[in-house]
Amino acid sequence: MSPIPGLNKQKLVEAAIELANQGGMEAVTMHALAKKLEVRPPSLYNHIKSLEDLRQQLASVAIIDLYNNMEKVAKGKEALEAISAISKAYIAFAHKYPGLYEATLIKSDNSILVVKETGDKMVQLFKELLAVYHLDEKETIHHIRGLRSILHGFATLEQKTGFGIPININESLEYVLHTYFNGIKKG
Amino acid sequence: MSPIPGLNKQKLVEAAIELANQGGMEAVTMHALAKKLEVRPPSLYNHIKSLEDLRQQLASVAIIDLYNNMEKVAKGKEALEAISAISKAYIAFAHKYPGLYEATLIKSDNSILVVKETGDKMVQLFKELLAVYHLDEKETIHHIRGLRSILHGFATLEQKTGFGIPININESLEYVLHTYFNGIKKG
DNA sequence: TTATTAAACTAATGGCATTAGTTTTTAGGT
DNA sequence: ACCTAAAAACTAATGCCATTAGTTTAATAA
Repeated sequence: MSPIPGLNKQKLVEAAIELANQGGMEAVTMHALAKKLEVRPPSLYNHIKSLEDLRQQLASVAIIDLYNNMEKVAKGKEALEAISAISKAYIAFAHKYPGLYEATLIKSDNSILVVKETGDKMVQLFKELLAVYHLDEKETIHHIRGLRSILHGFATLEQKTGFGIPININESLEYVLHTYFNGIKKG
Repeated sequence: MSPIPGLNKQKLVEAAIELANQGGMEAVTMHALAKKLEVRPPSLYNHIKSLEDLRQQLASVAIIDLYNNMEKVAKGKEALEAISAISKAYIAFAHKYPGLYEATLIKSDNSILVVKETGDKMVQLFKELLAVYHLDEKETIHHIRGLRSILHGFATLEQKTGFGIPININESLEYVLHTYFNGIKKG
């Protein structure tokens, strides 16, 4: 009835984030989103190109958000402590915002500029923190891959299976990171 | 035209695996599968309950397949060597059969008995290999979580981003595992 | 030879994304 | 105050997909 501008891209993305966190990315449909925003599905197209476009927006918001959390908790801390804090923040993010975390895993990954750039910034953040170990470039890359794998692995396996065993996940993460850095030091 | 029994569940699953490995799980649709098998979509329902049912079949086949690979390459090897072999097999599987690997990540995970059981067997396999370190139960669980996370993380991040950096992934995996076990030994 | 049944089929339904074309309101210029 | 243009909502329609209902056909077993 009313073409009064009530929506905008931001409101849309915010509503989509709620849907994602509640029901996973598969719950993010044009129909569900329209219902939540009390408009008809075609109205959404005044603000986004397509569902795929929306997913890319979500991915961008999500990865930037995640990166900002990581950077924030790392600030001012010494390397090992910073990486520990980053790791906890990473897992906490995936736990608190499962839909957003899922959004970061979008398939058309490195074709989305912001996603790629933010991924690079994550690598850079780790690189700076690992600098205290005076490793050569190649070794540093290996370790960054290792750390990112541990974080993503923990985040995924927690969401999927809860690891099936009732032992606190942060305790495991702490232990695993301790083990890993012990391995670096005594390389 | 012909109600001659031409299909069965196995043929269906095999065709679905091909679709998945070629175009990802999103390419596994009833229509695409019917086309590949040269039947009409409703005919498929004589062999599977639904698309969700098919996805669960794929997940089961995939995780069993993956586990069998892991067990096979571990057989007869000493612990560290076995875990190295398992890791390579894991990454190779995810690389060679990306659709199958994606299938293992099904959401209704621990509600599918076979998937849960096979997951438990993986844990058990690692447990036996880690026995040589004489760790207590809790520590062992931590390390198993760590190793699984590394493997899943490597598999995922390779598929998604290729890590963005042109350094051989198996070399990184080898290095990361070496670092991790170095950390265990000198715990 | 006939009856049963498995497994194919056609036809139809309903959900979803998307497009085309229409209407309504707001905002800015006269 | 009025008119025009554009933004943003709407309705209607299309096409794809999963799924169900009901029908047909051919192989098997009595």
